[in-house]
Amino acid sequence: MSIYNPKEIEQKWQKRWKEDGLYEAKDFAKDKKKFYHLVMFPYPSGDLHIGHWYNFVGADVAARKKMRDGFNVMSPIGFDAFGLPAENAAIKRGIHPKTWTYSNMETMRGQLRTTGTMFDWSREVVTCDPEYYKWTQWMFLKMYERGLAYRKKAPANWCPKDQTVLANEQVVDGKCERCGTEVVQKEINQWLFKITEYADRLLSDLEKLDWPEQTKTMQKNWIGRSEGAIIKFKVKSEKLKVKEEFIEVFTTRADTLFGATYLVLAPEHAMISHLKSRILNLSDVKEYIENAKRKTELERLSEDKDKTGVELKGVKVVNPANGEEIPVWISDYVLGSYGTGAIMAVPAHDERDYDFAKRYGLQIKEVIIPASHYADPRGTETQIHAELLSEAFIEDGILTDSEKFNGVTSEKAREEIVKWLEVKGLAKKKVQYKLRDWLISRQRYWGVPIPIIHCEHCGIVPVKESDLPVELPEVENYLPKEGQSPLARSEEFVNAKCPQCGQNAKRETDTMDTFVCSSWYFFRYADPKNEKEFANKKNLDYWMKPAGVDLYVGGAEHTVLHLLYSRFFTKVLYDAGLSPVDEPFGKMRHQGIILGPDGQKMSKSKGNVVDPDELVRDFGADAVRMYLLFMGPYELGGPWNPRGLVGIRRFLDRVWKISTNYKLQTTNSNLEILRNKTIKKVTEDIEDLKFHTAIASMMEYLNEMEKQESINKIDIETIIHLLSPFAPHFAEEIWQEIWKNKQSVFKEPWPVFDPKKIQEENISIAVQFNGKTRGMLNAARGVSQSEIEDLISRDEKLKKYLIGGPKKVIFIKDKLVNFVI
RNA sequence: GCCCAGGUGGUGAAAUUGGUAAACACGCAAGCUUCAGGAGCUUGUGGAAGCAAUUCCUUGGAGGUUCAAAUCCUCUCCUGGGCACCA
Repeated sequence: MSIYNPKEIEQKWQKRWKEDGLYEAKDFAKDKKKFYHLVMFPYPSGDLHIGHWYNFVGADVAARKKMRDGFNVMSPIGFDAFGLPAENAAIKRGIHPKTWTYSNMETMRGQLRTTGTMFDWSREVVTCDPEYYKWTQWMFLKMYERGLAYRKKAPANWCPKDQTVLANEQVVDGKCERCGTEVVQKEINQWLFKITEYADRLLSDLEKLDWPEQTKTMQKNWIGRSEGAIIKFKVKSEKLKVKEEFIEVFTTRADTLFGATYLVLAPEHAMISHLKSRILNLSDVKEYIENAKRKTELERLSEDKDKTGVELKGVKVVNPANGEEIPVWISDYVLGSYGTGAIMAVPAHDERDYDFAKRYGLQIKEVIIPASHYADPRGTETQIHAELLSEAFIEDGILTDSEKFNGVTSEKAREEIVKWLEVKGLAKKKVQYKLRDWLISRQRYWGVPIPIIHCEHCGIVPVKESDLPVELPEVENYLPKEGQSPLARSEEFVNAKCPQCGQNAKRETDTMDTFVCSSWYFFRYADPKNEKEFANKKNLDYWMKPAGVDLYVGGAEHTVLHLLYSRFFTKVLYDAGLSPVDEPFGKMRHQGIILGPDGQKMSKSKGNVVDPDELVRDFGADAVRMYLLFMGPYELGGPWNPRGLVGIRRFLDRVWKISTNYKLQTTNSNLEILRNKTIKKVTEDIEDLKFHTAIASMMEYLNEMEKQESINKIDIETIIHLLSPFAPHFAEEIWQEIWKNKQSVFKEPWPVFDPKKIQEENISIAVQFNGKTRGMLNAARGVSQSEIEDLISRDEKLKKYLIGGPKKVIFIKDKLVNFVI
């Protein structure tokens, strides 16, 4: 009898699988259906952590099951290799970002092997390889060609001392991470992708996706479609001859227009400098704007209670509904990036406006009454008075104090008021999205250079496709230079010839957001070595049809950005006739987050990081795989409990023991029903990614098996088959080495269950009195109510409850009987 | 402040989706085995009372619907995650 030695057999099988190319997916396999199975490719941060294991191992179980179901499974892997940490390492420790990245990848490749995952390494994709980023640049050119890439001034975090642009991550408490200087917002010229052009489709196509509902909801909220209206407020002018000026606001509550008692502009609103000469308290206003510039957007929004603002004294606007002159304020609770950057404030019917009005003593005028309080059909009498309002009434109701619209419902008034003003040219309907265009410019070194040349004569000129890739130059200093990317330090890189006129010109020095690289990588896996195209159409048709990736598994932290950007890219490529599908990931699931043993997020500084390598050494990769999945629901994650792992190892030891040392029983197994039940349970649970209950049911099966006097071969074989996706090395060793089978267990068909054989003939029925269970009765399946009642009347323990006779009897076949006394 | 998850034994959790609450595992206790063990095996293990049969209580809290609620509804309190005060 041999002893289960995971270290030895795991290394052996990892090597054999690699040599045999067992997991290399074939393009266009004729005898099998394809299954494109994808995990989010990792960032090469240095070490593979337990969270990667959790993600990859869960997904791997599902993939292996598909393989055993006879699919041509492609389960590729690669690295999302551009990004800030490489640059930080370079700056701090003087290592070239490339050296740092490639050495991390090498480490992680080795660690990935030890997970026993069936990744097809022959398709590996690395986003910082010029062979890959050539096509990222090509994607940029496609965007540019289609009018979806454009340049404009956009704010960036700016450290005045270091003269550099900072990522949000590098801003700590509003200060520069490196030098502690207060960070300000600075407008610089940057590149954006027009994702807003796809807002409607990104929203409506969510419907056809098999994704978790919460994720869809989050994307919906992120896109944030709202129907409303643009309303124009005329700026009151002393001088009659001045051309008419208007401030436009966006509102979804045109019904409250008569209650608009002031206007608020975002501090960055263009109108402010335009009105400069008329503002009496200009120095106060300027000071406020300067202060606002110091705050990041997040900070502006996280200040809950103390909304601040300044009135633009000397400026008034006219409420187009009732002709009243109302004041204009600026406040940073209004964002320049949403809508028109200006709002009409209706303090009686909006919480934020209410708070602001209370703070600054502004007029609160109630114009909507709850329908239940509305008494006078003509609305001349207000039932609640604004002064008495203790909070804003934000729901729909009936209009009051709104002249000819009194008595009209909010819903109707929204339409009618806009129509009424539209005739005068003062309003129009508008669909507004929260979604903003995607800012892809980064003033950094370690990213894909944007393939653009700035020519004095021709303007912005794209690099010719035949000149791709524009390779990253060698530089010595990776710090951004005066607001420009470190690429600006390389004369050789910057100076180029204009592709149009051939004269001296300068290259764009910004690099692209790394999300651009990861927005199309799943296409590349279909044809990773193609030098002529990002992927061949035939390959794309084969792997991506009919609904994109068949299963995508990754963290919930990507519910918005990565997933939305990938969907956007796919739609653009689809429109250009370059993708066979307009959605990349037909089915997607998230795994949960593994927390440290203390219930906190794992981090090196907290010292609660779990090292998978150590666990593998002590218990074997198969046990680590199984334990991770046994801990709880896959989508939940949770704190790591270092003690539980021995339970799984014990289980594997026991399976090993009976598999290598069993006495064959020739008669039929007593466990036929349980065997069929277990196959059903494990099969269905893997499909649903409910790994923990699948493992529990295998444990129950083994427990029963061990209670038998002798064990039947079919039961042991079944458990090895069921175990194979979870503990692949273990199952392969028993299947091929111990039992001397000729081919891999992963080429064997998956066990099937007989639906007729999953029902026990004898069942137990719960006997309840007034809903309380007082006992159980054993009976044959399908037993009738009268038979049960008869049994109870003869049962010593139960019959006493029946004294007085039941008023009512509820009988659920094969489950319970409940007597209401 | 808003949005999304989630609260079940000492711990991770399960519950056929409204029908026996606590499967499976960890831990703990006792016993066996071992030179010894942080190894293995057996048994027990939600709480309270009782020698026991048994009884009562129990799914964050308070109400409600129902013959029957961990599951559905209302309110409320915590915990985790996300966020862009979106007009």
